[in-house]
Amino acid sequence: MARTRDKEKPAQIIEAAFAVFGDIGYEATVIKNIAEKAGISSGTIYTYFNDKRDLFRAAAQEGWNRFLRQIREIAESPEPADARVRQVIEIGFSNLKISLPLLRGMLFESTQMKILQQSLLELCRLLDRLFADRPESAAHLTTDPAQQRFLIRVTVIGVLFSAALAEPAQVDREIDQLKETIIRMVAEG
Amino acid sequence: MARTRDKEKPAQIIEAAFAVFGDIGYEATVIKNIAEKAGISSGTIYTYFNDKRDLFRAAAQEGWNRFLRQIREIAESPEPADARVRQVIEIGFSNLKISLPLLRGMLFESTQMKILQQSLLELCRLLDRLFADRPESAAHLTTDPAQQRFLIRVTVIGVLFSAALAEPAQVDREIDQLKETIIRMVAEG
Amino acid sequence: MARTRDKEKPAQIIEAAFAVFGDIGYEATVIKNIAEKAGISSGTIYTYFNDKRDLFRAAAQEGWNRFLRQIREIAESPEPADARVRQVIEIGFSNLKISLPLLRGMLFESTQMKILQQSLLELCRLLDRLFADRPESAAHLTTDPAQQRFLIRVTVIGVLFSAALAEPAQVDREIDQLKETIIRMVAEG
Amino acid sequence: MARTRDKEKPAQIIEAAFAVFGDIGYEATVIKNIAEKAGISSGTIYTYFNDKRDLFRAAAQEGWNRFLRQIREIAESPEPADARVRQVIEIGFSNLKISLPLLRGMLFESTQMKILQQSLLELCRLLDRLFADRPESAAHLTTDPAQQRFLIRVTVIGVLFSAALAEPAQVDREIDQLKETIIRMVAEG
DNA sequence: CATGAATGAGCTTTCATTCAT
DNA sequence: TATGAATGAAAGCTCATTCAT
Repeated sequence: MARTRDKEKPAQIIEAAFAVFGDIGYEATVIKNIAEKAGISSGTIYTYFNDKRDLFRAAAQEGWNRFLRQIREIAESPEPADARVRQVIEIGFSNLKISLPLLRGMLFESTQMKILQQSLLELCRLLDRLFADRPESAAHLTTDPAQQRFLIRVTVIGVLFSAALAEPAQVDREIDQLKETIIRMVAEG
Repeated sequence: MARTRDKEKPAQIIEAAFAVFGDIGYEATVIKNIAEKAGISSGTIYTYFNDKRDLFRAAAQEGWNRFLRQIREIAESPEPADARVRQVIEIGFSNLKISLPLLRGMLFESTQMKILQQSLLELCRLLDRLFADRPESAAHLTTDPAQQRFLIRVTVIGVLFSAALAEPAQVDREIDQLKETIIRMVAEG
Repeated sequence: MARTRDKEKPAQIIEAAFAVFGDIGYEATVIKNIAEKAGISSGTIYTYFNDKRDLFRAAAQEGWNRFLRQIREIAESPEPADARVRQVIEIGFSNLKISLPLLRGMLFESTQMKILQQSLLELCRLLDRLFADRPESAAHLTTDPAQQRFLIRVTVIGVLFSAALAEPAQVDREIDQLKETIIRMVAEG
Repeated sequence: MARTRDKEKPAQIIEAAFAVFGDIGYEATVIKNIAEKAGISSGTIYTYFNDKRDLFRAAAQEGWNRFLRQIREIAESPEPADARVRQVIEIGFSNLKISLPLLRGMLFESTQMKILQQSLLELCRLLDRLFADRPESAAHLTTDPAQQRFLIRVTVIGVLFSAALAEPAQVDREIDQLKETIIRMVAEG
């Protein structure tokens, strides 16, 4: 018998890949980095994965699957809806901490994140001030200014990235819908 | 047409860079592409910018600045807050269409976007069903199911990317705040 | 079928090697291909052969030996020379069909064969026309123009490859001899 | 102006490529070898050629073209056929010395040449002896035994490589024709 | 002995950057 | 200053070979 094919080796590699891709992003990641992190030689990676992209896909898939599996379990449990919602939120957020690298380095050009962070910061500040000026009537979702700032931030980011993620062909429609939704939200507070 | 003045060359380059980076992303962009688009030779770029990253920074900055300048103008105008909010939304979204490449190709590893889109789609579907189960009491922000789906999507994306963009040192606090905010939102509908 | 005895394993491997090297050439052949064709694992090949080149040598040797053994048997039989010549031709050509891969994939960079074929074709066409112009006196080895073209082709190829195969140190002498021979042949028809 | 694009650089590279490919064969040749031989960096090669194969093609083409151009000039000159034949032989062989690398390393797996040489040597020796046995009647093309050996060698090589170079689909027909031709040659002396 | 997973040197090719013109 | 040819480091991937099982 040859060195037995280790059932855990792919998982080992995916784990290393997850970490490295997460740290520095897809393009900046060098296969050798992953191999070193996994404690193997770079050639071995190609025993289990076809190429760099395949490995990335596997790592990303794995991360999401872990995340979604848990959500799905709860979402489909027989408990009352409200309880399920609470639990999904609970589980979702605690998993988010684990799965975050998935979004961090994996999807951004890590190099560029700083620029984005600062620009968003400035946009949010502008909007914060704008909404702070509004009379009491509006934005009664919350009266805590910190909470309000937070809401603004999540909404801004949600809108921008929803648009960015839209299919090119449907960007315009997506943006129009986003706008409509925001207008309604603002109108209703 | 007269040849544009030398003074305008950096702007010319930034414009080309903005377009190309936006189309195909940072890593996939080749300096020569930008030079060609700008109608100059690639060497010339290095007269005005230190390196590729510097050029990217300049292009991204320029895009955001254009965007923010407009928002700021309105936000700081002497009109009543409500009117300013309306105008900011109006201007913001119409500018978004122009500035979108900024987020699209510039910040994503475009290769990986498909994976993200599908994973988000599945997560949103799970949540849609979950909230659809909830009794009438809740989610009264909207009664239109399409609108609700949209709200869920924007919120999910907002939460995930807010977390992803947080400073590593503050990720945990950020996530906790996000969770709290979401719990409150859900509780209040 | 019973598993072939271990004693036959080298032969088994050589047979597979002969086929694969013959099909796709030395460089393009991957040890694993041969192992698969032989129904063994690639590691096993190294039990019987030192390395890829050694295996190639063995396979080529084997092919030639088969070929030469037959020729030798006849050549050294006690029959009259003319009969032996006839038989050698007979056997030689029928074996050629079997042993051809030896020359085909084994010795050419298969990639490049097309270039050689076309170049030879053009050279032969030039010579065909040239000799077709010659008065009746010459080339009386044959009067059939197809035959003549054939002769030219074999001679051209024979000359070129004889030169190509000569020891570097003796290339010049070889070429001079070839030239002399050809001149005599042409002169005598 | 930039470093001007040197008109002779492609020729320089081709020359180096011709030599290196010729020495050690296509697969064994490493781009860096060629670059070093040409006194440039390996990247520069890709300014003038698309890839390794393209460079090879260019080098082979160039060699043959030089060769064929000269042959063609003479073959198509208005002189009497006999004179043209003489000149073609003259020119052809003297060019052969220059163009030989074309066939040497370019078309053989240089590694394997030794094996072929020795095998051919043995085959020819067998045939030499066989024909030496023949009564006076035959082989009157020449009475010089050295000449005869030479003729045998050229013919053997011509036959083998003609077969090896035949299109796979027509190998059998080719071999049959070769056999027929040889039989006739031997019969007629 | 056989196995085939593991190794890692080595290859082609790309492209940011430099610098002779 | 502008040019673009030249550079050469660096990366993904292959595969002959080794060696733990």
